[in-house]
Amino acid sequence: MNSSQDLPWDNPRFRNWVAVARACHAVERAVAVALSPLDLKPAQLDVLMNLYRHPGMSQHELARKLLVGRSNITMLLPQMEKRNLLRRDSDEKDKRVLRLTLTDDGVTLLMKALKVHTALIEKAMSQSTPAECDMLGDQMRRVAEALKCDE
Amino acid sequence: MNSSQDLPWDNPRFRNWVAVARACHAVERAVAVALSPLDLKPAQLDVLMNLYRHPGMSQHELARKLLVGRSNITMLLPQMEKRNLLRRDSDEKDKRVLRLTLTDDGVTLLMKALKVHTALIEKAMSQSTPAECDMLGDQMRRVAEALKCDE
DNA sequence: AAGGTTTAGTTCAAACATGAACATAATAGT
DNA sequence: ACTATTATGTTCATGTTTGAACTAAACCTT
Repeated sequence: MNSSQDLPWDNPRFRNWVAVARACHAVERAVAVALSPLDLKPAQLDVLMNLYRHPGMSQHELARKLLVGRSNITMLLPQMEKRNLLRRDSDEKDKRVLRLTLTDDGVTLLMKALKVHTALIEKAMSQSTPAECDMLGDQMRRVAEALKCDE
Repeated sequence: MNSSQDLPWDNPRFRNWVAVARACHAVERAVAVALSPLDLKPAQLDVLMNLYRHPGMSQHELARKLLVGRSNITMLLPQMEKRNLLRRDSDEKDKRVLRLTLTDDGVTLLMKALKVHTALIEKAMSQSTPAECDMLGDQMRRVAEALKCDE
């Protein structure tokens, strides 16, 4: 029943998902551009945001939060540590883990970056009413859930 | 008026956009996994899809459609040409441009890949009613539009 | 307590995307 | 016709992300 007739472009679900992917891409690009004056990459902003909310995280926990590999974190953090944005302190009880905390410089930069980032998201999402916006969020959370851990 | 109180996580628009980004990421990962048995990367599927719909495209046109740099296309196509998925024919009238067309093998692989890809999108989007799905698409098209070309 | 197993973090090579510099072909201006 | 400009595609150096192999620390298990 899946003949060559029902190609994806005729499928409403497919077409609408393409719109989601495009919008996502557009926002990511815009964020990268908006952040570049601060000499900050989107991935680095994600690190700052997560450490602000969860001080004392380990690198492994951070990697899982950001959905990236552990080695990615290893490559990312030393630059940020050299810029004095965060500290990596060895845990006393478990000498394998490094506890991560933002420095004051890190918090300051985060706040600047958040202003820029939030302004962009506001611009993007102000295209929808608050109710639409909430529905959107609910739908997307269902999507992520549907794809989470099932084969 | 933008004190340190109104942090993004308390902002509904921000929180809902995060859900969009997460869902997008989850789908991209799932697509990559689902495509790997066909030895096809998502970027390569995008190429096949675009060439199927627009045979005879130039590399430059393709790059613009895919929102990537021209050099990216240059690196991508030779492998696919060697796999006999597409042909690059020099344009008679303008010897600079290469006209791209899918081979039969390319179309065959595309159809297989589309089945897999579409099934995934169906699974993701079946979380919403058709009406919700259309609203979602409309919202996202507005977002992309809002970020398109304004400073 | 000695062995194997799991976990945290690092290192390294490979894949990939990007942008600048380049070569060649087409076009416009005069 | 001749030069300057623009456009297409390639090359190359750079930065990013990834996964596999590795080290060291902690945890079982008997």
